[in-house]
Amino acid sequence: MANFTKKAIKESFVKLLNEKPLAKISVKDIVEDCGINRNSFYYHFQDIPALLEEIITEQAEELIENYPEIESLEKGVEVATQFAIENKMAVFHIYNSVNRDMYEQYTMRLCRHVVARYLEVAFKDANVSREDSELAVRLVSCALFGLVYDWLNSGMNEERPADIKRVCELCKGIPEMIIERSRLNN
Amino acid sequence: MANFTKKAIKESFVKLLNEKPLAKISVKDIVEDCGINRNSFYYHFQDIPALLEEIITEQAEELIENYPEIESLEKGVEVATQFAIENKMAVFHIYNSVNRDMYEQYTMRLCRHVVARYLEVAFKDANVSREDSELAVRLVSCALFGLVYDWLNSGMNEERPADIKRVCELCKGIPEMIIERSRLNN
DNA sequence: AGCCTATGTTCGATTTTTGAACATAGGCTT
DNA sequence: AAGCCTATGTTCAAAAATCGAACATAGGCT
Repeated sequence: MANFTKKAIKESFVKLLNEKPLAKISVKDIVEDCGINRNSFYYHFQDIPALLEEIITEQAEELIENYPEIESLEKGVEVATQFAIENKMAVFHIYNSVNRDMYEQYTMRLCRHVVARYLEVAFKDANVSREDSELAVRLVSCALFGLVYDWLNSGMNEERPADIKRVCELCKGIPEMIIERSRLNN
Repeated sequence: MANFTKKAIKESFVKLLNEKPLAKISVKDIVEDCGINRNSFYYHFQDIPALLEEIITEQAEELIENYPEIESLEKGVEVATQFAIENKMAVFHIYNSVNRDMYEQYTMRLCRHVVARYLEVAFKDANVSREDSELAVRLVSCALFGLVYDWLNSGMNEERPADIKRVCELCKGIPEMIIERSRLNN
């Protein structure tokens, strides 16, 4: 099944997202933009947040696919910020929309994906528990989230945040810290 | 009904047409390119010629829509040749394909559309019979066809055929000739 | 308070897509 | 020339997707 309708819904949504804030986009807008029945929207997605969620996940996966060489935290940060830059307008509109949670979902989820991919490598031979691994993902993704958040707040003027390097240095220590702590517990 | 599948089939076909000659394009190629079931192709189109036919008609209509000011034969020739230029690769591949009829269909049909549109204006107040009108369409479209044919044979090097003006002059006399002949018969 | 618009849900009818099977035709190989 | 292989075109029924209509609800605006 090719599901061109579902694809068209996503394309219309992203298109509208680059025209106006998320809060101003209605289901009606979307279905009118791609010329389908309103019920066809609800057939594919529960609501707009679900649609957004799927797009985020997809874009993150796609981003990761295009960077199969992610094997360092620096690379992870780079990929995450590059994604934010490329989707500047969409991120910006979501950030400006009424429901701030949306924005957090958007960036956080991306960071989680990228960071998780990195940590797969970092923890490959370390023999760490699932709990410790998840803690590391939370810590690092929160750090990245803070970085992007500040960058957005500063007006996104610089093509790439100047303090990326410093954040990388800080994050780099986290997995090692987790591994060390794990050793002490065993 | 939005019919995204039908649209995707056309897009895949045009895409393939710009990659290889028509004769080398199979239904399998098309359905694989857009990831649908082979039967879905046959649901929308009888076969590849029918698909081609629909695309030709559509593109011609669209072309005419974008030139609502067609009111002279010069304009008609210009539109026809511009279409051929813009679809250079597709026309070229069709022209080179085994079944030469395909090529003729392609260009002729376009010419007929544009010329018919022009003649609507030319014969508006002339009170000519349907037979005479159709004769005029045949004459003028054959002239245009010859022009494009030669242009293709010459290697399509010039951005626009140099002798357009001369062909226009020749064609311009045809409707008047028809009208005059019609007067004599009545 | 009343109006208006968007949401989300239900329903059944209709259209579209799919997979599998089959017969056929043409190209290629040996 | 016979056999193999692939693409064609057709059929059938199951499954999936789309549609239009109706309804109750919630929130914004006057």
